[in-house]
Amino acid sequence: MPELPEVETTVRGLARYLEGERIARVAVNRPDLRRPFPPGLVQELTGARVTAMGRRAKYGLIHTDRDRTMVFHLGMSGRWRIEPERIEKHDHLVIETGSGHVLALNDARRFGSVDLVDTGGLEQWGPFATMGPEPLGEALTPRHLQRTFAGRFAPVKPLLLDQRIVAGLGNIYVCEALHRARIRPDREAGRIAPAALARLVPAIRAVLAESIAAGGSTIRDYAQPSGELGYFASSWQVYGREGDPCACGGTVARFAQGGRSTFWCPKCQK
DNA sequence: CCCTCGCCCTGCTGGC
DNA sequence: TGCCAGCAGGGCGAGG
Repeated sequence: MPELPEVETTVRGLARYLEGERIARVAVNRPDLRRPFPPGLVQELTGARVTAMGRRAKYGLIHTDRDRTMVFHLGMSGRWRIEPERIEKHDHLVIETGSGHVLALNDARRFGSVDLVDTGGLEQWGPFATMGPEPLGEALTPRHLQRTFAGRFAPVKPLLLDQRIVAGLGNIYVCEALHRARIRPDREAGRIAPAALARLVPAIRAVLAESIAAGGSTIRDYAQPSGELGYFASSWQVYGREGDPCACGGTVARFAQGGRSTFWCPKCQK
């Protein structure tokens, strides 16, 4: 499922087809994902030129020369299809560029979203207004985690999924980062030692950066006619590996936290 | 404010 | 082979 590295990889891949390009045509096949598409989406995008691409947390940003930014979220099953051979069932939005490239936003489970936001007011836009620091940015420090975790009794894992604390972490990479930092996912956040938080920040950065690097190589394979953008295989240490051996000699376990699966190793995560 | 829980959606998997 | 329950989960709102 698309998490931050997949969104980053998708944005970089799309940039090659969109940056500097005029949007010649926009087709909407089904006008709602999680929410209805914004009114006037087709009209506002058609004829606009893409000035730059970006990402905030798990949202992709397509900036245009009309001071409007198309903001997309891939939800659980969203992906951009590059030069699809034919339009398929879940290709909800299709963009054709001035030089004839076709890009289709496909989302079977429709947990994704598409919005149009004034570029100047992006940081104040609803979902962005209360977001915490980017996990790959300089604002995410052990000190930031120490301050936001102070006095909190909730387990650390669901807190790391809270976008107000760190923006862009999902279930997979939280499991992986906690494993790498050797922290129990059910540890009370306010009681984690500073030394462990000092391990957690670089662990978060490393799992994300490694996945982006892996996706970067996959994109070259995918960015071909009928190719797909947004997924790549990763070698996770704990996620989806219940019962598998951990490198420490333990066995990967699984339990539910806040209604979703947490994978971890009881032997090396303390 | 803090924390937990349930809902949204649909394709896929596993059990019978 | 066919059917169906269960699972995946980010974001958001409700409720304690």
